[in-house]
Amino acid sequence: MSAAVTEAPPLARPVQPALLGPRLTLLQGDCRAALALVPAESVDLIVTSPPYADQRKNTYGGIAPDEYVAWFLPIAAELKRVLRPTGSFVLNIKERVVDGERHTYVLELILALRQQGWRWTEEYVWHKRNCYPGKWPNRFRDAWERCLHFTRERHFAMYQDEVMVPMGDWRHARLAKLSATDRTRDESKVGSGFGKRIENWVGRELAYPTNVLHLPTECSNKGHSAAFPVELPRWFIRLFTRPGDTVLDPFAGSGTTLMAGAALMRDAIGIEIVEDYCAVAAQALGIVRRDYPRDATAGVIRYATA
Amino acid sequence: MSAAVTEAPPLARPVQPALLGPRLTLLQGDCRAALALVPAESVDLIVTSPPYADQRKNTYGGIAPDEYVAWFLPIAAELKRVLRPTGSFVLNIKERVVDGERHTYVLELILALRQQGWRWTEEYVWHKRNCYPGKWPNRFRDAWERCLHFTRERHFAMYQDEVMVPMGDWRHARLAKLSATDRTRDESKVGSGFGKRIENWVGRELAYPTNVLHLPTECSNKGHSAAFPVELPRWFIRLFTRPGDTVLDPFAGSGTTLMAGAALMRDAIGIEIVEDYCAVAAQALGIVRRDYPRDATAGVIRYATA
DNA sequence: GTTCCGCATGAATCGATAG
DNA sequence: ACTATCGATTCATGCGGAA
Repeated sequence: MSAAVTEAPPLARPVQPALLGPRLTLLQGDCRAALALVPAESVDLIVTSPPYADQRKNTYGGIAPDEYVAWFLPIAAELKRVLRPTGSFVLNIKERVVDGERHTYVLELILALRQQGWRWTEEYVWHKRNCYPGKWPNRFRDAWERCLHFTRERHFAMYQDEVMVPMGDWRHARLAKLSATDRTRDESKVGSGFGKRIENWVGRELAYPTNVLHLPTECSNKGHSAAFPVELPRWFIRLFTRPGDTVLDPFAGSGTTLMAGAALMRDAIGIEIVEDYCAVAAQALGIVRRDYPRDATAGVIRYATA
Repeated sequence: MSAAVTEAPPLARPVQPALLGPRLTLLQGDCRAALALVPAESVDLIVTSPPYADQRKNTYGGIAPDEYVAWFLPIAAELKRVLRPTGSFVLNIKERVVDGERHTYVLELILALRQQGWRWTEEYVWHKRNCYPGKWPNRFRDAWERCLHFTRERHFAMYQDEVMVPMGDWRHARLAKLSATDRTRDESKVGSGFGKRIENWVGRELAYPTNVLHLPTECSNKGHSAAFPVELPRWFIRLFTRPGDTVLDPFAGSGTTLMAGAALMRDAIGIEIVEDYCAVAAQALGIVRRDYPRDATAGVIRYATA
């Protein structure tokens, strides 16, 4: 057999989108080793939610807050390499409480990423309508997370028209008669139309959204547990890419980002170290295991479309 | 006349609230000079929205983003001195965009304040329901600001019951009949250790809020561009103080914090350098000019209740 | 069909206690 | 003193089945 037979196809599609549908790739293995297989400047958008410091010890190793920046920086360097100059990097993260106060590792990460050459273009807020319950003497429930938007260049690809929302009644009538306490409550209907089909809005006046996203967390009942709801990557994918572009999630988990990308006809690459998550994600995505010499050398197992 | 006649009364009320109503003081002058007149550990809550970097250069002379931390730190040191150990410091701020990306001075300020001995206890989000219109090629409208919560000690005063909100309608159906799992501690699969005891919620009408505040911006022209809505200081004043306590706003502007404090029967101290703002605020608060030698020495003009 | 209802579950944090 | 473990605390959502 010839060498070409055993060679893995390029992870990024070299030409315009095929009629066959999006190309999906899931690499099971260490993040940095797997990223080494991704060609330079081949990705249009990175959307990911890395393991938060010390947060998922049972599934991932757990990274101590004080070591978080040092752990993340080499990965970010690889992400910078594979991202196209006009691409975007959306990092969903939230610092945890340590010793009664918010730890500063996320702030330090932002500063360190800028040192690495990233531009901290924007910080979107994901408002979690149904956040964790709980009561503590010194704080309320944490109902928001950061979606940090980094870019390589000042000018980057952004398709604002793709995420417009109806200017419905929320702007005018409805808030006037609410009580003061009601007004402090969640008026989250404002942006909850993000996930609805655009056809429903035909004939209505559209407006651009803001940098605050109102999305509920997905709690079970869907067969998998995801870090963020599928609407989150979906929104950023529509905003920062076009069909045929390539999306990357280096901490793919159960594959939420890849599913959003596939449904939107974007090529998608995922990396996940936990075998069980990969199996579930591959199953849901309808992709199968492919063995190539170079993957084995990198200690990576590949699942991909035919 | 005796010396006692010309001596200014103490800015913080030494005893329990008088029946006469809250004591209001507005000091027109430089922030640091005026703060020197405030006794140590006499303030229960500081709520303020300082001049944003370079944004109101007409009125405040403008602080360049790169100099913001150095400008703010000496003031913060004074704030730490006047705040009671159990008190809170709420800083409403948002970094501006410089050269197409978010400037990092707010992040650096948080780190610097921690170096100064402050604890970064929490970051509340003020979601601005009706934010400014506008469109830019690389970002959406900015609909949120930070309300950074700093404390001196790990344990501080917090009156959570004062800001409770109505529970969602789900409770009507949910709590009518308890299921078997409702009575037992229910372990989460992820091992978060989260369990619930729904029995405790029966008959409950109110729930605790989250760390996301949904408040409209006040568009009324008060001649003060960066003013926050009165609901914002009002919420934090109810949360972190009791009637008779003392609230301080070192950048009082048009006096929003003082009005909120007065209406809630808290003593309030404001500092504002712009003469026109002071005049408007004093008028609205119903306080009058008082001349004392020590104020004149500090270069400060005092407005106060009788 | 539509509405209602039952129910499982999710990036948590604090204080006390034990080693 | 310093770390590890354990019990206690509390909402909102979407799915699926029943009415």
